[in-house]
Order: sequence, then structure tokens, then C-alpha cells
Amino acid sequence: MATPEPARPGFQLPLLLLAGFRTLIDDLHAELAREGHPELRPLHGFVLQAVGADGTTATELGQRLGISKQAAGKTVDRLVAVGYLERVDDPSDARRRLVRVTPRGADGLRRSAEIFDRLRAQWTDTLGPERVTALEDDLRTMASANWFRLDVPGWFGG
Amino acid sequence: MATPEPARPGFQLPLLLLAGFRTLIDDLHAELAREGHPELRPLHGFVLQAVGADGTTATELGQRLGISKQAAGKTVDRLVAVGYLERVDDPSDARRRLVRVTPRGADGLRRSAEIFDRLRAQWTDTLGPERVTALEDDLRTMASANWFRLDVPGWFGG
DNA sequence: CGGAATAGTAAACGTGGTTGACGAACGTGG
DNA sequence: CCACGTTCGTCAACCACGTTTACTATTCCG
Repeated sequence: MATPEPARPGFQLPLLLLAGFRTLIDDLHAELAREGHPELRPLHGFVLQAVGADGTTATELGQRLGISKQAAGKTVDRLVAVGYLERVDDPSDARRRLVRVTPRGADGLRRSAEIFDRLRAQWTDTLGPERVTALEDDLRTMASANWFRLDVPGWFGG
Repeated sequence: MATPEPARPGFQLPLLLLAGFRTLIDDLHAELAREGHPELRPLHGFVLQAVGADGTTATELGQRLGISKQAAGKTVDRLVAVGYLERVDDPSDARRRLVRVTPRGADGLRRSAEIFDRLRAQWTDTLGPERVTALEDDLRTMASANWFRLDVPGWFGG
């Protein structure tokens, strides 16, 4: 047992996927902080994206993100506190409280999209466009994506 | 503003990387639970891997994982509670408490490696071996991996 | 109109992190 | 040889993000 375990090939794939994701997210938020959005946390971009331009409710947001309505509500609370979301009463249903993106939230969302585009351009500059699209195609094939709805209205701007 | 935003290409890359990672991790833990390790949580495999065969201390574990020694200590507590790690006194330094993988922990680690190998084989069956190695190579190129030390002794069994 | 379904909130809890403080043990220089 | 500085572990308080259970208020519908 003094000899180290041999390297297992399967271990590297998840680590590399995670490292790639973390690299993109870390770069994104470093740049977002530089552009005036230091409070934006990694999850917030997904949430803002899931709220969408038309607004939504906490319950529907939870369904879109694959989390409970309570968790969605608490996340909305935090984003309201930092000024990226707002809650308004729904005049047509007194039970509902519409969640909407504020102008500041829309600015953060727009900048996030631009930064992600630039980061992807860095990947295509280094690897070549074909390699990046091949990588995306392969991940689309293998990632069952049953843990959240990629095709939900609001994701990727529809 | 009634028209939806056009789809931004940069948004998809991080989502796909995350989806790929989550798919692997979810499949791993579903299989681990089937094989007698339902308590093993996604992070635990990384921690067991980082402890390594020779054991380590909470402080060094924190450095390997890029987290504080307090966080590493609490994670070790949880893994001790479920029987995957043990703490023993260091006879050569009364301040230190060595953290070691128990036989049960070693079993979970071995099964994780085998399951990851099988999952990677599924990827090569679907995409072809060249595509998977190309994907890994490209991620190695782009993932700066400055958020944790991939080359630390203990990671990937050396 | 009354019961079922739905939206939101509240409370308690678990997990995984942080920072600050502190005692005990180590090691080294005067 | 001993006092001081460093290191290891832990405690406490806190935050982010998620869960389940329980509850109220409102709306929908037979």
C-alpha cells in the first residue's frame, strides 16, 4: 500500500468539466466586479436569466431552476436586497407577487452576456472555432440536462 | 423591448460544462448509493481523494482544496461521523491530528474510480475515443485550474 | 357557497463556506 | 533555558443556498 494508486482516467473528466466551468465563472465575476457589479454572485446570473424580461413568480422561478419555491423566494429576497430584482403585486391575483428585473439587473445581465461572448471568443481564438463547437455539441449529447430545463422560456433569451 | 433578446452564444458554454459535470456526478452518486454508499455526497469524493493514502492534516487538506482550515476541519468531522475518515494523534507533534481514510472510505474511493471509468467509457462509446480525449485536452488547455491544485500529491493518485 | 388547489411565507434544519479569536504545542534566538 | 513567535486545531458567529413541514390568504370551480 506504499505505492500510490495508478491514475484513473475517469477521474479527470469531471474535474476538467468543473475546472472549465469554474474558470469561466471566475473570469466572468472578476470582470463584472470591474464593471460595477461586485455584488453579483455566481448563481445570480442564472436567476436573473430565469426571471426573464416579462417577470415571473417565485413559484414558477423555482420550477424553472429545479428548486423549491421557498428556496427561490429566498434567493429573490437577496437579489431584491442588492437591487437587481423587485417585487410588485399582481393586480389580477392578490396571491401572486410578480418578480421583475430592475434596470440595474438588466444591466448586469447584459454585461454578463457580453462578457461570456468575449470569454467564448478567447476559447475559439485558442482552440479554433471548430473545436469549441465540437466541444459544445459533444456536451449537448452527453449532458442529459434533466436537472434543469434548458429550453425554458427566458433561458438564453429564447 | 417586447422582442426577446437574441440568443447569446457565450451563455451556452458554461451551462453545458456545468450540465456535463452534474450529469457525471449525479450518475456517480446514484450508482454509489446502489453499491452501498448512499451517504457519500458529491464533495466527499474530492475530499477523500485529497486526503490520500498517507493521510494528512486538516490544515494541509484545506490548502489542497483551496478552502480554510476551519472548513476542511468541519468537512472532516462529517466524514468521520459517517465512517469514511478517522483522526489519530500524531506522536511526533501533539498539535497535529492526522486524518486518515478508513477501510470504508477506501472502498468508496475505489468504487468511485471504477464508476467514473465506466461513465467515461459511456462517453467514448457515444462520441468516440478521439472526441473525448480532444474534449479533455481542450479543457486542460482552457481551464486555468488556479482555483485548486490539480498537481497536488494525492490528487488522481499521483 | 364551500371545498380544493395555488401563491407566498415562516420556522427549523443541513451542508459548505467565511472570518476572528484563542489555547496548546512547537522551535528557535538571545 | 526560556521567552517569543509561529503553527495546529477548535470554537463561535455568521452567510449562502438548499430542504421539509406547516400555515395563511386567495382564487377557482362544482
